[in-house]
Amino acid sequence: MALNPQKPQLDPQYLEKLQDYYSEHKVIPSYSVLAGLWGISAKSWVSECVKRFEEAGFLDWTPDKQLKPGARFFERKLADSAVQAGLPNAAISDGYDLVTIDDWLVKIPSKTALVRVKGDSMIDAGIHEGDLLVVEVQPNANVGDIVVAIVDNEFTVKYLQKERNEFVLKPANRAYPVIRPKGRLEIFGVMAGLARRTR
Amino acid sequence: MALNPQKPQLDPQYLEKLQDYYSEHKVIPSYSVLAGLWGISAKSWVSECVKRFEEAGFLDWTPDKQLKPGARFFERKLADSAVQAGLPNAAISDGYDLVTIDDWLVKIPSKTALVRVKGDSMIDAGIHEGDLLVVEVQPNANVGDIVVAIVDNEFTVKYLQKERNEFVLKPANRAYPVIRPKGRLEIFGVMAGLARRTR
DNA sequence: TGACATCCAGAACGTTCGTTCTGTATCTTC
DNA sequence: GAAGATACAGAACGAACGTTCTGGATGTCA
Repeated sequence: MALNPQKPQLDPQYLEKLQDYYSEHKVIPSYSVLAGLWGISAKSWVSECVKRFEEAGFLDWTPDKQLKPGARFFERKLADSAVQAGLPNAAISDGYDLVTIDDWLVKIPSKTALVRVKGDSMIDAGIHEGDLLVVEVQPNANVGDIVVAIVDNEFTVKYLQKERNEFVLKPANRAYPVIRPKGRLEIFGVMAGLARRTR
Repeated sequence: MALNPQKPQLDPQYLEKLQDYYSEHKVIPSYSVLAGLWGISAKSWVSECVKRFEEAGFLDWTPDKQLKPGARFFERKLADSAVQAGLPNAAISDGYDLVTIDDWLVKIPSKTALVRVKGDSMIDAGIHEGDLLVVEVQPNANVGDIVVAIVDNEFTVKYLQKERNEFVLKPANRAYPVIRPKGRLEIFGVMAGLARRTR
């Protein structure tokens, strides 16, 4: 007896193939292309599978009724340090959804710039040489923010502080001096995050 | 005289609006939706604009003739600290292409996991609490690597070192002790990068 | 052995897609 | 101030889209 009528399962390969297609083209294909991708020759069945992926949260629709990736589409193995697990597999399968690292770091793409960090003047803030700083471009900032400022025609990353009613740029490294800009301080943007590659 | 017939310029806001739409929905909309997005009421003109974006490398087509993001679509303003610039605008327009932060950090998606960092035991390596560690999952590592190991059913991030022919896990913070695992040391993966959000 | 659900093929159908063509208002350029 | 390019609007059209319906093959369970 099917007392608990479970959702019919669908081929996990279907999802993988879709994800591979998406990662290559950055777009969800049409039903007929999906049919070819999945080795199905009936759009009606594609439609059915899409509905199931939709219910499972892997696909979704735009307000314009176009098929788009759902909340779980970009799910990666996310593991918490505190996770209790005997086996790595058990651990990572517990991980829940997270979109793209890009999405996590970048809120407004059109107002976001990336600055490659030179030097170690912010080392005590955990900002290393070669890191990619995610910057929200805006002309002003609050005291205490880490800002990217333009000093002597160069970008510089520093803490924004106030000293005797004047803005100063403070490094996070005792080997460097505080910068006291003459005249107006030109701010390029505020640090919103960073990315580092170590391999 | 138009000796050098330049490409007619197109509204940079068009691209930004498309990028923002894409970052929300992860999909390129249809021409009629684009028309609404750009405040245009003629699909013919949308078609023309798309052609220009295509020539500029911001849009492209799948083999199935579906519109998709082009090579330069995910380009962000990348600014070098050493860039010479009077104006911010002049500076960032010099920036060249970079794909997604995701692509930059993640080489092999299927073997990559993300671990949220707990505690400050690796603070001297510039790894803060709350950072997202990009980990290449593999059962072994080299001495000197920053590894994610499984100790007492918990993930822990440490340097892998050798001490009297035995592997030890060394924190980057003097307040924490070196971990000398009894028996086999279980390695989850090796750090490949990190992402931090500060806003 | 029958009842029923699942998995898939095939065709029909109204809608929406992107292309193309014509037309118009504005703005240069000489 | 005439010529030409540019930036749109609007309509027409065939092709492609996704939905829906019918129907067959296979598997499961009592």
